[in-house]
Amino acid sequence: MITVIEQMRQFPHLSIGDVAARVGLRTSAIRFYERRGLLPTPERINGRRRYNTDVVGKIHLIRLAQQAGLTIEEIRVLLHGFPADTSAAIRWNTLANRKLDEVNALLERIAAMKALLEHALECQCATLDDCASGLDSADGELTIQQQCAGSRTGRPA
Amino acid sequence: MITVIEQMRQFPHLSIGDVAARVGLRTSAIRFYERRGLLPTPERINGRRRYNTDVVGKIHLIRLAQQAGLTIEEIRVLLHGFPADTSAAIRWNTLANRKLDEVNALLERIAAMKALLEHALECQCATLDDCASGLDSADGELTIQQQCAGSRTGRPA
DNA sequence: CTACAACTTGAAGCGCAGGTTAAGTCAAGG
DNA sequence: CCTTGACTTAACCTGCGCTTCAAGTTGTAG
Repeated sequence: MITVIEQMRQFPHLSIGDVAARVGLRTSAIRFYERRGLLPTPERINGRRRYNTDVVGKIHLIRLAQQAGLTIEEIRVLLHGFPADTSAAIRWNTLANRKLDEVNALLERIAAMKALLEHALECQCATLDDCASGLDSADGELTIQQQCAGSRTGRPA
Repeated sequence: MITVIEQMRQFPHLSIGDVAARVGLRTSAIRFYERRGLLPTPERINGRRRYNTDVVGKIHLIRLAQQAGLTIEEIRVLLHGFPADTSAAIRWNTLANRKLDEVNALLERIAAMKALLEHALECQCATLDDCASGLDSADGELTIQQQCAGSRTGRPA
């Protein structure tokens, strides 16, 4: 029995539909990954792709990388953009460090949005025109001035 | 003199190009805001838009709202989607609370990405296949298992 | 044999947001 | 006269990750 199971594991018996079902993707997505160089072109039988089970792990790895924010192109680099003997550790380090910079920048932007929104909750202006007046200029980057915050309830005059 | 200055402030003497220059946008953006209902259709002289200076504050308000993450449509609601006598405070509260939920969700997603990336930095796998194996299933949401983390340097067999 | 599902290809399309551009016209000012 | 700058509408752009389409081929169950 063990040999049979081993055979199953190695023999490319999975259709693209089978693989899609196992990983919860559409077949079109799998072909797309292949076109973009994320997945190797599998063996074909009568023109049809036949996969062995290890492709399932590969696809899960792709999805994991996606969840980490890597783009398709970045994942391609991760998988095939290094000399073949490059360790996984080095590959991850390279890509993850790059991406962490982006993610941190994103976090800052979102935090800034959040700060603006929380500030907006403090607004006591009677009308939006009150908010708008005094919002002039600010050289490219707009800042919320003291107006709109807390104590004001209308415009001065 | 004072009356003259006041006249200048109220009289619609700014062309769309002037306004664009003052707020640092292209004229197309201003027309676009008008089409989308963010800005009122201004008075026309010889078919041309003439603005008075208060439009500058309005546009800055729009840009501020954008920086806070509101979409054009949401800004339209903020500006004109309430009964006319609704206070600015109430308008902001409504929109900002909605948006804060989204922003917090976004923050969580980004934090999750960051966690994945930081975990990836710990990877000691020799090959990506080592990372991939054992990554199977996980019911829709992929989690990083203990493998890839710290102690492993290759696959068991 | 006959359905019918599943597979093949490349190119094109979608969805979203926020503008921008093209192309043709017109009025004012130097 | 000629250059600016403005006018309009509709179409286009950018980015990313798939999805869909058309038109056929292959495998399989009944």
